[in-house]
Amino acid sequence: MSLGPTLFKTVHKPPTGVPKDRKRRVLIVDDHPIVRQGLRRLIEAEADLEVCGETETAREAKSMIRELEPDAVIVDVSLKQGDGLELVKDARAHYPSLPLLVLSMHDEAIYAERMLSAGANGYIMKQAASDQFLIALRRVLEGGIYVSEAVGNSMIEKFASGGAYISANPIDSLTNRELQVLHMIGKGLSTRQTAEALNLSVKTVESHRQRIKRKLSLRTSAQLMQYAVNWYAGREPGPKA
Amino acid sequence: MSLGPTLFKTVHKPPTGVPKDRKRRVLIVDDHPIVRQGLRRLIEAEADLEVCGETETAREAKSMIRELEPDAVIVDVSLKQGDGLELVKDARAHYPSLPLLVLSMHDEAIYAERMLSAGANGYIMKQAASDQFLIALRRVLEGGIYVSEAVGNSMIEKFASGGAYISANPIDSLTNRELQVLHMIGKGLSTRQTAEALNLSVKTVESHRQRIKRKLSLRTSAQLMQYAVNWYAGREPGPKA
DNA sequence: CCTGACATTAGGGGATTACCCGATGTTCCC
DNA sequence: GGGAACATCGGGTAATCCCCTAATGTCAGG
Repeated sequence: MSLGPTLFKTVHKPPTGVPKDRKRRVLIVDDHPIVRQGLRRLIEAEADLEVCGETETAREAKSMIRELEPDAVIVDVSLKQGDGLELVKDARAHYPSLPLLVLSMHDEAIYAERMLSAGANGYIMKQAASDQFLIALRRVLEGGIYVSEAVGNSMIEKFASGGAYISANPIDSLTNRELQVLHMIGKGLSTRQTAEALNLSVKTVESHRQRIKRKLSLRTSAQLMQYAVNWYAGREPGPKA
Repeated sequence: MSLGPTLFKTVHKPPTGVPKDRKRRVLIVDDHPIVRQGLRRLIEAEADLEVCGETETAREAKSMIRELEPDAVIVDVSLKQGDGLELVKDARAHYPSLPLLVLSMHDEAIYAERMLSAGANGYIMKQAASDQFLIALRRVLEGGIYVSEAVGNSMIEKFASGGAYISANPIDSLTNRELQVLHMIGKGLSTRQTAEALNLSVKTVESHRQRIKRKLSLRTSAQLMQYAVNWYAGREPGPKA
């Protein structure tokens, strides 16, 4: 994953032909009703912003983007089926200049780079303060990119080291799909349930799990689950038994 | 502690000496600002409810309960430091009749029982619909108990079949051997490795695992491993990221 | 001492998964 | 356009899961 070029490629121009006095219309995609309410409250308290729609699923989001033509879309990383990454890629493919702000519930800085590479314009955590969220939203609406200071510094560091950088944690060597599977394992889903959640064959999920194990130097399936659960819980993957 | 008595013991009377036309005051404890905004919006849209305060930490929550004397407290299970479970226990110990509604971002019914045993009056997931959340909040305000239908059915099933004995900590219902096996699972050992470590037949270990799953209301092997790893990591003061 | 409840051990058998291959199509980069 | 990486799936065998049943051992209470 070459981060640098992608970073600059995703600097989009703001939407043209829009009266400046019109409210910017935002679409919310999140499977937590309470979070949607919170976003709606934050956005509608601003004079220049409004919510034009909200949905729980990536599938519905795609049609809503087409029909509502929002000025920006807020996407949760972990949707129920077919996660946010897929939605970001799809939306970016169809609407090259549509501002996309990604929401993450955990502080997984790992996702930030992948989301930006997939076409997102911003990445912010739900732990972030409310004003930071509005700053991020306005930044992407203006065609800019928003990341937290920590994530930004990490990227600059990598960029400076010329890509020849060796990651501290082996999770960075996982591909997007493998990371998704690891996430599912951490959530306690079986191989079959993971396949159903991602609309994949059981065989495919097995292949991903196999490759994850090799990349992380894990021998058994039990070790993989231990690693995934600890990682998902925000712990450092514990001592290998 | 049997479930039955606990169930009825935690049916509190509504606070006395409160005018019925006064708004019920709710304290929000959650480390996600956006979620707090969402809860605030939901609550303040109701004529009979209001938010009297909000905080991110369990520590601050304790002092705010003392000073603000809220009619109910909404607690997130996964707070940064000193998680929600501790807060629930502490609040219940100091205020036996204070309604406590626990919010969870995960759909793991496992934690519901633990939270209720610790003194919570309700348990609801962030994936739940907004109206369900208000139903839950009003239920606990009235002195009742709220759980989702799935969790409730699981408890009723246990209550009906399992001799009506459920410990406050479901792990207490495990026998010594079962506890040993759970320990091995948490360490990342496979069934075969567990059998070798304990000088048992694989079939025996399978039986123990099956029995553990039933006692802890776990459906799949993946859930068992998730539970075991989390439990094992909680034993030792593991390295928290 | 005996009966009943529980713990521990283990097996049978079908369903499922793990784990080793390989094959195909896509995408991205030089 | 060639190559490497990624993603997707299948085949086949060994292992495991998951539902039963059931034989011992232990221990409390009548």
